[in-house]
Amino acid sequence: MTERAITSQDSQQQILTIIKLIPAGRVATYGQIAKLAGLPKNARQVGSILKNVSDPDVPWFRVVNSKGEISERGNGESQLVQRDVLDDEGVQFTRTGAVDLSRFLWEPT
DNA sequence: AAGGTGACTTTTC
DNA sequence: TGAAAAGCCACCT
Repeated sequence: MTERAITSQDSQQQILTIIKLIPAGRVATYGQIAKLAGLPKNARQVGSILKNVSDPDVPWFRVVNSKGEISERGNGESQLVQRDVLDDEGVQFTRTGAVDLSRFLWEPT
């Protein structure tokens, strides 16, 4: 059988696949996803990919930073959407506008 | 090709 | 407890 080098595109695909596994009503952190994808040091890359992604099956709104906050981005519009959708799914926000990770962090099975 | 950037995380103080 | 600095590394110029 033929071998093939692991390309960065594979990694990106891998990351997107992981994100698709996050169940509704739960969130995951960038670092967690990076680790699950086998790229423990690439949390930033996860965000970088989410910035571009076009695939509608990827629930990018279920991804938050290590503090449970919705990460900053130039255009605050999608942040509002993210917060709204998560709220609809039952993910509650604290007074400071963060998700309570001890209750809503996704625990892969 | 080399250096700046960032939807991050962890450590330090 | 919380802000600031350091660490990281694929992408983009």
